[in-house]
Amino acid sequence: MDTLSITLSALADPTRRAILARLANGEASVSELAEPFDMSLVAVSKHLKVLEKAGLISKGREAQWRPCRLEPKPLRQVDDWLESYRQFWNDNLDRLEAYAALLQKGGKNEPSN
Amino acid sequence: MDTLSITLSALADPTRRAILARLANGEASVSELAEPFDMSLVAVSKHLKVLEKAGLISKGREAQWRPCRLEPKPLRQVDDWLESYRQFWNDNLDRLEAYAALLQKGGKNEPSN
DNA sequence: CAGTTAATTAACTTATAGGTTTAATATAGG
DNA sequence: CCTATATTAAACCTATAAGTTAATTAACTG
Repeated sequence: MDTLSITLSALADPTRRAILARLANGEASVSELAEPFDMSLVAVSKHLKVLEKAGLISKGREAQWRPCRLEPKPLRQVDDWLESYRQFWNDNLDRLEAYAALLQKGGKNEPSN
Repeated sequence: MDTLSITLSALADPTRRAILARLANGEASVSELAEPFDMSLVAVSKHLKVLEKAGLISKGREAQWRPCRLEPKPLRQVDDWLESYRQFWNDNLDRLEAYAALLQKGGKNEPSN
């Protein structure tokens, strides 16, 4: 699998995204990260492994703790990928706005819904 | 599943991203979209269904063709989600740049690699 | 050293993703 | 009406994702 696919599939899980959101506020250990979730520590540990393989987090070691921290690179890669579509959706938005403006003006033949 | 998860997992497949890239250049039918891929038409049709369920494409009908077109909304949602992390990775980048600048300056204790 | 805490590994279950082939449906066109 | 074309549906296979519990490893602590 290519790295972008690996990143996106790591991100395609609400638990993992919540973990990343937590880590955006600073480092945290595995059990700290697991605490808010209604699942076993082992399950969270696996989620972390998925994030780690995608390069979205890295783990240090401090005694028996493995402090995790967010890594920016893969997120930036997603952003770069999105870049190609930004033009597209702006165009699309422009069209919608133009249409809305048209309606605002009170043209005669606007649809009723 | 939440919509963002559905979108991201739809995007986490290179075939589906290639389809979206193709559709960024305009509408295309199912068989046109399938043509470049080394898999059955049925498989591509399923990929399209995944994209459609995520709202990333929509299908029209023209005789026996189902022209597909790219829909911007879910991609924008991904972009919005990324927004929260942009600050983070810019900070991170700044730190790296500052460090690089420091090295440039020729400080004494820079690492050799 | 014994016990506790932190985390991972192993073995297992269940559901789903992604592909296949074959069959069905719908439309155009002679 | 018959046939070719476009697409979807159905049934199936296999690999993997996401969770579980139980066992293992590693480090601190009294």
